[in-house]
Amino acid sequence: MLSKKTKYGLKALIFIARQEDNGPVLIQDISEKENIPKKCLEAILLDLKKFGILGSKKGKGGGYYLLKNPKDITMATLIRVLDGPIAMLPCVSLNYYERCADCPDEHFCSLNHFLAEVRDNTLKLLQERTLHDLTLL
Amino acid sequence: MLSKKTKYGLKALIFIARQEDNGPVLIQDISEKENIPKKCLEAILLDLKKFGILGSKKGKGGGYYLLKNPKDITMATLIRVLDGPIAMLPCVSLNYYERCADCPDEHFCSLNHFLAEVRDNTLKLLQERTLHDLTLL
DNA sequence: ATATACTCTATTTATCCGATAGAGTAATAG
DNA sequence: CTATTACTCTATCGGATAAATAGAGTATAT
Repeated sequence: MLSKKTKYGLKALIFIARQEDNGPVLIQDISEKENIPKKCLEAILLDLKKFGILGSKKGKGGGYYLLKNPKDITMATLIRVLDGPIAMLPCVSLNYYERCADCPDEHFCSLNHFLAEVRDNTLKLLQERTLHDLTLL
Repeated sequence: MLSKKTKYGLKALIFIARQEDNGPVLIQDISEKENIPKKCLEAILLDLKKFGILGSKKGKGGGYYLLKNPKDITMATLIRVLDGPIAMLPCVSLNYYERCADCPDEHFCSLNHFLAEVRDNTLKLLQERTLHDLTLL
């Protein structure tokens, strides 16, 4: 399951993507329209800025805005940044790999093979869909 | 990500399914061969018994055994029993549905629609694969 | 200058996870 | 019938993580 922060983050990004034309978007606005605790949102947007998804402008007329075209931001990227691994176990994660302490050799672990299959299956879909697609749904 | 208990549970089930012919399987055996803390395993197998996946026999010659044919146990069922929802958010879960407090109407939530698509995609694969398939991999 | 709006650190509270302890109960062999 | 084997159950504990909040600080436009 995704954390609430991930959910909030995704909803915020969709909101920002939809407003793009009107310049930077205020935390305040997102918080009110999407019912997300403001302080929580601050932390999330700050993270997204660190990862190069969002930029921000201070002072009057400031706010957050996307650094890339929504069509170039895949859902796989966003979920990884906000939530972490897409794989179901660390031993099948491409970006956050970690071996199992209890497994003598994962090449002979049928669970590992199966979960790698699940990961590929999920990843395929998440890489096809972009933030832009989500603004349309 | 799946919890360790889920991982342990799945490994134990695969182990039991492979031993099926030799009668009930000892907790002790599974614990040693799969490097799973014994006490932890007890709790997990007990859960699996409550959910009707496993049966048990006490005393000498006892142990745990499958109540159904491994070909009739889908991975979707096992992951639900051990780990809970397969969906990425409660508002798109078929078996553990819960609405989002912050969402006025999920019919108009693009995140909801997208995650339902992801769920269907994952579920398709998890329902095709059975415990029997895992014993072969 | 000053109001606006993002930035940062710290803290609180709650919940879950992984593991363990230890006493109890049931079944079988001989 | 009794000793042994093996599952059952309740309770608990430390540690980690999640969610939300507080409050002071800093940069910028006009």
